[in-house]
Amino acid sequence: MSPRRAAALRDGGQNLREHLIAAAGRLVATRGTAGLTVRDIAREAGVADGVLYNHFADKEELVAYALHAHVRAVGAGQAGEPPRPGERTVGANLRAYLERALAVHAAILPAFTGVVGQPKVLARLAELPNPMGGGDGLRAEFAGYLRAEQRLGRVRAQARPEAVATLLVGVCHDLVLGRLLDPSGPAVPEPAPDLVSDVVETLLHGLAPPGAG
Amino acid sequence: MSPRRAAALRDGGQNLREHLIAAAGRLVATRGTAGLTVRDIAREAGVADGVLYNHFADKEELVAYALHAHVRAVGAGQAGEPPRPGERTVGANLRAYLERALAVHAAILPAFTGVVGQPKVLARLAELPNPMGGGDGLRAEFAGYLRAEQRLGRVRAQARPEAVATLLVGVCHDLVLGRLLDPSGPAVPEPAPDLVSDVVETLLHGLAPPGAG
Amino acid sequence: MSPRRAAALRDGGQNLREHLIAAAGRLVATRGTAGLTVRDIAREAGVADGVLYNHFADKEELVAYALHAHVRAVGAGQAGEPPRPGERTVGANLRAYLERALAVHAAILPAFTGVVGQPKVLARLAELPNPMGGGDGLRAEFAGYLRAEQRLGRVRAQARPEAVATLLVGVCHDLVLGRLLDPSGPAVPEPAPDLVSDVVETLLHGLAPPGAG
Amino acid sequence: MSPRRAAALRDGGQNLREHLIAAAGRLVATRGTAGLTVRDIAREAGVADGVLYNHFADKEELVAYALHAHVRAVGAGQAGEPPRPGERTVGANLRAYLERALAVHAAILPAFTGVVGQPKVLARLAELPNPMGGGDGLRAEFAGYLRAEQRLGRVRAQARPEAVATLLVGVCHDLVLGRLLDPSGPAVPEPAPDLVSDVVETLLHGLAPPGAG
DNA sequence: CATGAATGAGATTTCATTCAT
DNA sequence: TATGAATGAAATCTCATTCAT
Repeated sequence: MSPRRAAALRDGGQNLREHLIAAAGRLVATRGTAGLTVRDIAREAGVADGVLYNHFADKEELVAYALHAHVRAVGAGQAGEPPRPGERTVGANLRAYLERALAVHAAILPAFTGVVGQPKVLARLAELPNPMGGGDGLRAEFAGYLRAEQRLGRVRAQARPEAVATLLVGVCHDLVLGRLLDPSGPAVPEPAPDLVSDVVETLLHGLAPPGAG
Repeated sequence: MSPRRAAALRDGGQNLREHLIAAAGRLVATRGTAGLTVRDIAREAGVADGVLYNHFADKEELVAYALHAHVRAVGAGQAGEPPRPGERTVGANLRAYLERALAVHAAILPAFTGVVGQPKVLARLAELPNPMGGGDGLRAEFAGYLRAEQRLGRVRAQARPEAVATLLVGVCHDLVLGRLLDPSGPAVPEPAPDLVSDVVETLLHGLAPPGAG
Repeated sequence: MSPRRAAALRDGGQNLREHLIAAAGRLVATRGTAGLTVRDIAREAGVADGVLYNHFADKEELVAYALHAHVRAVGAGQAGEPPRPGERTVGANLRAYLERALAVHAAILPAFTGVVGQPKVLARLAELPNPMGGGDGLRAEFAGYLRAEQRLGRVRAQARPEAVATLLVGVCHDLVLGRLLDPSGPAVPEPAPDLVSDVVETLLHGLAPPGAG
Repeated sequence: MSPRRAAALRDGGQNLREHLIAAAGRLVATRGTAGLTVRDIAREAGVADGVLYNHFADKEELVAYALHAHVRAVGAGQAGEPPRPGERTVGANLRAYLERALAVHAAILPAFTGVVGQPKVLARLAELPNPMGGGDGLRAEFAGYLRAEQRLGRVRAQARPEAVATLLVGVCHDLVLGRLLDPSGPAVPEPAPDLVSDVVETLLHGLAPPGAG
């Protein structure tokens, strides 16, 4: 009655479309999208070369879905709750946000950098609902947290939440890009031991000496 | 009886090796390395398809040199002197550094993002002396500036120059990556109007309210 | 317990084999056999992709049957009776035959031209009883008519019915082929306005001037 | 100085572009264009798979040139002069024209039938100067001959040269198409022994008995 | 027997690299 | 040493055919 199942799915229960997205996602997560071939994906999925065209219009569509799923998976994999305004100290919360952001970016950015210069993938991505906004979710969430702390008086009224959020996300991009461009380094970027502490300290107290205008 | 000169060099005096690097650099600067073919490079250089193999082991070596040269060229093209410790105000100098860093990154990053996932190019790049280290030169320069200001007492002694440098470079990466992944936006990223001011303000005075520990 | 019926046959009573031949025939009639896929046929028939292999050895066999059916259908669709020997004038009858032959060929030839170079289809076709013989039925019928008119004395005894039949069929082939090879022209070939009259005139009276040997 | 020559040309003196056209032409002449692959052509030419893209935009362009060259070659290969008006007898001249036309069509038509349904080839062909007009050259030449004979009084004034030309070309199309659709027959169509004589007789004297109106 | 997804060979086309000249 | 055509491996995508359900 039903048609035949793919050899790769004999055991498990999923359907092949999701299986392909997952396989492509695995490759994309580690290698990025540059130089990724349909054969690579088929091998990774353990299926025949041509299958993907039974489920997607072309390679780019599959890659876009794979990126999308990858981002969702990373987002879903985030353990714990985000810090709540007013609880603990602002410094501890900053550290928590920064560590979470670093983890998310370490997981996401590698997959995305290769997409630059692949207009077809970008176009497909634009058609998909934005799962995390390429970091915008995090950025907005963090800026919201800061605004709440400002209302509580635990953050200076003159501070600019958006600018601080950019600084936070920027540290992440910096770290991940640095590792990506250094093939000799570890796959999973590890920040310098004191970086988080030092950044938090700087963000909290700034550069200006106490008496300065 | 002397060896034949390439058609493109009939007039000038350089050697073909540098000519090829320059041509590839021009392409890399505008299009990045993704989808760049040896024929593209040969056309741009005005020489025959095969010449590059008389001067480089393979395409990747040439591309690595082109990236290298591109970074150097961008660095050399920076107008003006970097701010000097003790002169003007720290805030003005921070702003100058940030604006310079943004300009440099806007010029450099597009060329680099495609390199992720091209291990052969990355390997070749690793063999070359690091011209700016993807920001490391800037980072070190800025950290040095901050240390000097610390010695002059214009920056808090507890501040961590390396962390601040990472924040500065991170803002640049954030801005450029964001634009690169948004094909609808302008080719040359332009920061939000108040971003630079807001970042400088935050870096100077921090988040903590005056009385906070 | 009875075997499952194809979705497309739930209503009617035919069997699937004929249904497939009819569907393929419809496609062949309009597009020819070039670029025709089994999926096209299955879609047209409203059945699953694989069914045809339960009824035919391969695609070529089905296409051969479809061509065969198409020719029969065109022949059956011919309105009216063929002219009868001794009735009206020979000229009027010639004109009627020619017009009928043109109509038949306009309907048949497009389906056939692509078959050249598809040896498997040709081989299958050769195994089938010849429905009109690519014009042979018409040719024989017309030659028979001419022989009858010869016996009635309305056609010269020296005339060769087979040769005249070839001339008649040839005009058709000429017209249809010409249109097929000219993609700018109309899909349905229309003979030049006076062609039929002129051909009939020539066939009737020949080229030789009255007195010539 | 000059680049390397193709292995297949080591001996002879042509260039590869012409060599490819010739090779494709050979295949096209025998098999037609249906089912012709670029690999077939490369094999026939004895060169690498990708060469044709150094000389032609795509397969269709090469096939169009091959068809073109094939037609020209056939035209050039025609031995002897066409009959001249007023010389010999009209019957002998008709026979000569018919035999020449049959030979030309036997050589040309097989190559062309498959082109139907290959719009890209047809479009390319339309851009090329028409070498024989798919028979139009012959048709016009023969019609011109007949008009000349009419002026000389050796052909009836009422006869229609264009219609007669269509009959002549039609016989050719008939013969060749018949053979093409019959894979069991000889590759080179041979008309029935008396066909030419019978057609000439019919064309000369027509069907109408002497006394008929 | 029908289903229709999976299969995998093969088609077109690109492009890094070689090499006779 | 430059030339640039030739080479051929590989990439994307199509499609006839199979087969578990």
